[in-house]
Amino acid sequence: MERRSSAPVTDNEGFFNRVYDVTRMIPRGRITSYGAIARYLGTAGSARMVGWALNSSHHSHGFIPAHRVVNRNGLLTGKRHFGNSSTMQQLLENEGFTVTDDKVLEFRERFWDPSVEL
DNA sequence: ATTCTGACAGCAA
DNA sequence: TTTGCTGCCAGAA
Repeated sequence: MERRSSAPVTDNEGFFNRVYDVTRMIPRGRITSYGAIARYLGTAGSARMVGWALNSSHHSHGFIPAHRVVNRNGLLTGKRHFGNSSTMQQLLENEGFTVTDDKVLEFRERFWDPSVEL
């Protein structure tokens, strides 16, 4: 069942699916962090779970912009989980980001906080 | 049921 | 400032 992108994510579904839902809501050209998603889901401190969930995101159908999720410093900590080591950076650059030394320079300006935007 | 692990975050040195 | 250790919680083995 598809969820409306404008509606907040409920906790009816499993944790992983909630992570996927939020991730799918990240607008193109914006970026967020694992911790921000964790806080929005009400499980602050479980940022590691967000990463774990995204690790299985490839298994999910549909497009999940996991490349728009980086750590709190704007570091591409999950680049290794994209087929090629440069895939994540490529995807971000395609959306207008500047990545230097695995770090997104526009992290602060284009930061998208679900607990604020949603 | 128990133990290990992780695409993090916070804080102490 | 950078480095390292600890807490976190939900899956996987």
